[in-house]
Amino acid sequence: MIEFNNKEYNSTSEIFFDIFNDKLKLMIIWYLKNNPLRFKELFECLQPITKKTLTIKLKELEQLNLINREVFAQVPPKVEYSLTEYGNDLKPLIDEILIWSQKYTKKFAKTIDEDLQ
Amino acid sequence: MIEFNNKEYNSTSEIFFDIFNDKLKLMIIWYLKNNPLRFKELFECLQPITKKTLTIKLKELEQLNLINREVFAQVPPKVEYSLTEYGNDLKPLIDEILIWSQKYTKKFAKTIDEDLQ
DNA sequence: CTGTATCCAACTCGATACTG
DNA sequence: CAGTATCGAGTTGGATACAG
Repeated sequence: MIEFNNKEYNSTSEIFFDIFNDKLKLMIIWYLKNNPLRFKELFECLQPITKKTLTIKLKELEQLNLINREVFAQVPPKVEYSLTEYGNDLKPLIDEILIWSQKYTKKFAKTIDEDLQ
Repeated sequence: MIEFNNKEYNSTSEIFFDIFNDKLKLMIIWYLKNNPLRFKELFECLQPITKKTLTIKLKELEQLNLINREVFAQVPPKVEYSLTEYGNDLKPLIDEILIWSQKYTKKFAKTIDEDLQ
């Protein structure tokens, strides 16, 4: 038995599934995988999303020690988000998402034009 | 641009995030990763879950070509679910989930007894 | 055992307006 | 620019009962 954030789990992977049981947190990690991004940049990457929702998800990720929040004291304000060590550790997993997606897409999806990622 | 199931996506990984945007489908793949399981076995693995919800998720996974459904003509009925080739391709990703979870847990969670997975 | 059918509660997330 | 506040729509999934 494992205790995490006042909840109990039977296996370590249950914690992963509990953390990433929404559609947004892992996507945010995905967009931060190569470099830090500002609030506005994430906001645009994740369209359609509202500022409220993005704010909530960023706070959750920060509390989970997966991202850092850095405030620059300037006007207009600038806030940058980046991966922590434990966020960075998700990169191999992220890479596997891309590998799988490309193979799966090749088989079952139709490419409309050539701007593949 | 990519078309899949009558929806449009900008990158291949968006398809992954769209498929696995619920909390259950990837967990089902997780439990099927080593061997086929019967409906009842999945039902017990995924508690708390209702039969209705499990049925819906299994159908979705079948339509996505990620699992096979095999019916044995016997009484009482027996139905087994197993990974397809494309379900199997998720194993490296699943492995990374376990690796990450173990490291993250070691740092942030508290083990109450020794039955770790 | 393996589902279906109905009803409903909870939660996530979007729309919109406003603030420092 | 980077949020917060309020409201509400939509979807997911649980409770329960029933069927083949």
